[in-house]
Amino acid sequence: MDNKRLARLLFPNVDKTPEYYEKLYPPRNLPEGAKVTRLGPSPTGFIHLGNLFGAITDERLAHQSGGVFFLRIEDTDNKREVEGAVDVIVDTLSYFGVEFDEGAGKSGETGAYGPYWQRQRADIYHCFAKKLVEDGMAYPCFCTEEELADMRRRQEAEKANPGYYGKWAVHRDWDLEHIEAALAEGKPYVLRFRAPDPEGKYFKIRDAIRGELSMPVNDIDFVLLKSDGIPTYHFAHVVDDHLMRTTHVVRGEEWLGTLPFHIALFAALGWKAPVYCHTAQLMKIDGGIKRKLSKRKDPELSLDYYKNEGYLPGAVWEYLMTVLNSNFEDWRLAHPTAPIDDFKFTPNKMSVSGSLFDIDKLNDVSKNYLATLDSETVYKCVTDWAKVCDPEYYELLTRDKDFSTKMISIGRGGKKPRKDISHWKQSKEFYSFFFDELFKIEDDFPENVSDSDRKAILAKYLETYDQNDDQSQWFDKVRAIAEDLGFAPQPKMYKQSPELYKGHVGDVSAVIRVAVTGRQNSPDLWCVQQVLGEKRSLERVRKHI
RNA sequence: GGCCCGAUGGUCAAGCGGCUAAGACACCGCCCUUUCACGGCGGUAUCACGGGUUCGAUUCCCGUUCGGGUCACCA
Repeated sequence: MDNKRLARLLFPNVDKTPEYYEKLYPPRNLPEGAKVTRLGPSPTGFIHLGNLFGAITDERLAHQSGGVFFLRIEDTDNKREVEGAVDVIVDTLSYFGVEFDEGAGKSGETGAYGPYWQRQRADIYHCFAKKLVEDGMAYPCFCTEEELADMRRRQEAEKANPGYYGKWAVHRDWDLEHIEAALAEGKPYVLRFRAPDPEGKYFKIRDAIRGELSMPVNDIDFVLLKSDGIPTYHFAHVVDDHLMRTTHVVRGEEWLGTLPFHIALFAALGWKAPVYCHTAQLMKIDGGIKRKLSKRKDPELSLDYYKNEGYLPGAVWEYLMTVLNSNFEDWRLAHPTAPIDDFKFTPNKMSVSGSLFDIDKLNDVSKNYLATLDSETVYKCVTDWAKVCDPEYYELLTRDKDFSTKMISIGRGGKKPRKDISHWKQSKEFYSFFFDELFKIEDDFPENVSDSDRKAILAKYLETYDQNDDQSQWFDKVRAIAEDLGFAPQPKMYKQSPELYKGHVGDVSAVIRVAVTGRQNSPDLWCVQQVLGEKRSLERVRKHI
């Protein structure tokens, strides 16, 4: 068979050579060990936690090594495309602190290895497709969808492996006359890879995350170009990542199964394959069953969820790092305030099995993170959030900035900061009692304090209260009330001889606390009342007498 | 069903032939305390199962089971 002639027949418009492109996209001039990574989302307009998970891996690998991280839009499936999707991808990732050095962007693209939209790279793919045909490594296949479906049915009946391979590859050895005739008739066709006869059954490959893998050598004549001339993911991946000089390919483990395709293609084109990093999937427990996070069922998969709930990007990043690199947590413990850039991220510390997404852990990480922020920053962040996500809360917070800042500063700073808040939505619940519009009694008064004692406590409190008391004067009075009414002035005393008392000063404070804040849990009472003001504090107390 | 990957407490996990099997979250208890927190200390709880190999297996090999992924002109 005259492969050269077939190649000319199939690709009459290709006027460039592989050498031309090799020269156009020369190896990158980067320091030794610099990694080049990329994110290749399809423009569906949906970007999720899994994408961010991979993006952070790419970003760390590249930027930690002085390399390049670029964005390539994999728009080879036109059915999936959503308008404005690139903006969403760039904006969302940027919100979470992931920035690209090169590639597709909101206003065009930057970088010397473009175009970065795969649809615009048709000429390039065709050039290499032509080369594969010339080398006898690819051929046109005229099977219709029905024929393929029929083949699948027969394979099923024979219990043969599904796929277009071996004796099932009916167009594999068509001669030129047949092909020319079909072409002349205008029959649509796809270009298939001609899988070489496998020499061994298996090959070994090293994955940066998983170590050595053993895979069956590819024998499938998979599709390179679809009938519209657009490449499949497989072909585009190989051509692009070679020409864009990607050194490390980070992708989900769902690609493991087609890795033999890619390895075979790299070999057929005479190129060196990149280092692969197949990441584990983020899972979720649902009714006792561990499963992949799903777009439809799990709102927490969407990155908008974290934005809307008011999780800080930095906190989400910290959490993801704990899941991503098993030694991150220990490192963080040892370096509580070090910038995250100082942490050495390594693929071999990444988990191989799918981890459950753990919202408790996120909240914990987030609480610690928020506790390190100063009041001004918190005020700015929470109002920024509320402005778009909770206008009512925004109104309340900005009505009196001084008041809000004081409220926020309670228990903040110092050696032992409070850790009450994990995300802004929850901060509204936490701070609600500071605002009369939201204030309500949420917790019961302590049950070991009788109604009459409660009234007595509050009445005495009212009598002796002085807004000008400092914290210790204030508490001495509370203690005096406790003692008067038969409560131990110190918890320790009560513990030593509980039979002597009705309770201890903590119970007395709890009564006041519930009256003033509506809960048994609140920041320091004295501080709260300083912020709230005498009038409002005492009004709340008065209501319960 | 074929193929691939995986399996350590409720969750995330360290571990790479020899330990009373780290640590974190959650949970429980205690301590500290001027209340609420923060913090400190401690506790419950794990090597999926069966065979090998070995003086010795959580660690290596083989099965089983279970979980996940994938088998498109989608990525």
